[in-house]
Amino acid sequence: MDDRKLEVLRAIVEDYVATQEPVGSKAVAQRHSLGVSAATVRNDMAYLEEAGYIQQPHTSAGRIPTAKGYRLFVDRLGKIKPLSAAERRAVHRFLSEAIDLDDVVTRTVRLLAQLTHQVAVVQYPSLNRSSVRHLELVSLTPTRLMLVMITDTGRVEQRYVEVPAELTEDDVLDLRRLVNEQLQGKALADAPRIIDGLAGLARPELRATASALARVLLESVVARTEERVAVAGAANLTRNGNFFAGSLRPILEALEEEVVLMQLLGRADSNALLTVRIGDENEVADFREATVVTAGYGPGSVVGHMGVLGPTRMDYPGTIAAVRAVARYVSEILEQNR
Amino acid sequence: MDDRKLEVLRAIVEDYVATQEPVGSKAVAQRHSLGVSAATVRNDMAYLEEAGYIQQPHTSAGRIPTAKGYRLFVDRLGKIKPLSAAERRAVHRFLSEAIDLDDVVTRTVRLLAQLTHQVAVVQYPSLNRSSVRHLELVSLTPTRLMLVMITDTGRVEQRYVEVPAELTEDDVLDLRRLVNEQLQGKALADAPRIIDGLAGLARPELRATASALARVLLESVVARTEERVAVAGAANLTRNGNFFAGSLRPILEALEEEVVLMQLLGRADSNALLTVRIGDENEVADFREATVVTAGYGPGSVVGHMGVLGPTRMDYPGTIAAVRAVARYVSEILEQNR
DNA sequence: ACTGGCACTCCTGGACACGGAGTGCCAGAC
DNA sequence: GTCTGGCACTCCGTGTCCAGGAGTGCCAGT
Repeated sequence: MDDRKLEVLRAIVEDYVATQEPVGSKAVAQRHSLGVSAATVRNDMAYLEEAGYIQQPHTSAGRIPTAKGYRLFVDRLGKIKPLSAAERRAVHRFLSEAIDLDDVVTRTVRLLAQLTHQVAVVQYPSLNRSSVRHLELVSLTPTRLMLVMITDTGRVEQRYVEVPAELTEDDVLDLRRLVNEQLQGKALADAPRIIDGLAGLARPELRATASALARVLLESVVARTEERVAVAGAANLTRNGNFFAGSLRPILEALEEEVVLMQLLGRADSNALLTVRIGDENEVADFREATVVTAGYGPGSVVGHMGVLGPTRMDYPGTIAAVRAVARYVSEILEQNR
Repeated sequence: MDDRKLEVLRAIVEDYVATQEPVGSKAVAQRHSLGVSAATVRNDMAYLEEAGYIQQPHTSAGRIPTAKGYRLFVDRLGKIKPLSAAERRAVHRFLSEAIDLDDVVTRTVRLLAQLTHQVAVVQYPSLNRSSVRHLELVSLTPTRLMLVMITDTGRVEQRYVEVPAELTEDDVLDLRRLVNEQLQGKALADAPRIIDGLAGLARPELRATASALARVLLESVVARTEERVAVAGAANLTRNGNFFAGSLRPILEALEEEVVLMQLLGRADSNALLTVRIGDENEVADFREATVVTAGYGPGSVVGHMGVLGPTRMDYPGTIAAVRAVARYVSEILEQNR
């Protein structure tokens, strides 16, 4: 594959992304100083089409890149454009004003949507990769407790616990001390084992209560596999006629399904720094015509993912740079709050 | 205004809502057994148009209701259709499975969207109409606390507090006792006054710390005017060509603006049980072609609002019934958890 | 006060022609 | 061998025209 052919592909990708219209040989020869005529470009285009990098919507139209073409562009041709200093400062300032984890996530997702002009998705720090910072028991009535769990990422989970016997204030303090002694600092992934033995460690008369508490801890806090996700920028789906091929309907529906969004952000085990899934590289059927750029974030290790969703004809260098930068800043913030 | 004329208006509203096409005199005369001919209906229609209740998209088309027409329909003609027993059971079951307040809100907003096939909006219980159930202090480092506030509606707010001096465990317990003694059960609206005196009540060596704590309480928990809102069912905006007149763009954008959504749900002081704002009765410019049906909810008194947003040509009896029913069930649930 | 009839208006959809943009290919130049 | 200019061809998008259909307003008659 010729160097010039690659240049032609780059030209097609860039122009198509910019204008959103099929680009013809003449335009390529003129706007990008390749030093050859349109006829020569036509020959290269015929080759690129044969090889599957570009395609023609109809016989007498210009060419548009295929998913394979974008893939090549991303892998070998696109140079990531770092954010400007002003943008970086703005990102930093905006995120550091966050008052708690919820706020960090909310601000992040808005920021991503605004920077990339696309739909942004941010996963809350995954519970099963966090560890316990503190457990709190609040007595609401003598037989009703509220259990509050705070993780090292700042996430707060709360549950009600009905207990079988009336508790005194001291009982509550006892239980509180017990669960914190056992679980503080422990990874949630290791917690089930510890929780199993919890009831056995309590004073005999508190056994029944401790086991009710253990059940709630296990069932609804630790074993909870569902993940929370924040979305912003849905309005960007309608940008300059993006009008996502068919209708927006399926996309909008998918964006309200946590399960789908989690798939979108990629199987939880992917630890890659940054992933770009173009068109049908995507597992979710509704997004076969979209590109998803995702990055992991977290203090040290990855505790969640964030990403943006856009048309395959997106500004790859800019989008990739934005996602990467935001993921880094968020990681820094979590690091500081640890 | 004739009785029959009202019947003609009802027929036009019902048929237009069902078919989404202008309805002609012939259709009205046939489908609704009025016992008169099409020509007579035409005369009535001319009157209704003159009076501003209906209008013609173009000369030789059928009629469609105006906002004024819908208003009359809602006020005098529409009989609210209560939900079926099966629907009521489903609503009840789905909502009672909620595990905490966040879950209640999330489930509510989804339920509303699904029942009405429209965009649903639910405000989290407003902080300044709640009261303090419990305040918790967690010591993260000797100079750093986490403050957790739980309200009577189940809402949980958390903030970090940097304190000027190192604290012992006993210090933290002392402070915890102090703030709870002072604030537990108090309405947040009354809290600022109490918080002001807080530092004065602490042991002398804890004064500085207590006043740092008081500052956070006041500034970022109590005085916080921003409200949280949940949205669902945006995909319904694309239902059978709803395609909201112009483009979805402004609507989708508005749905991501908390401020706009709060306006949508109505000025906070409105205590009406159920409100229907049709077309330009709406204050928000982007929603001049929409109808918003809202209801207040809360245990006893109103602590928040919920509602749905749809095209002016919506199924009013069904929508009103759904919003009212869901608001009631949510109120019941909050009541139980109090 | 209601009805049937009639002329009129205006939208909708299909058919058709035409200009423009872009291609593929070929013969010739370097 | 590689590139270039030229030419015929294809196909889309637009505009125009026309016929059909739906619905109205009005009038005279019951």
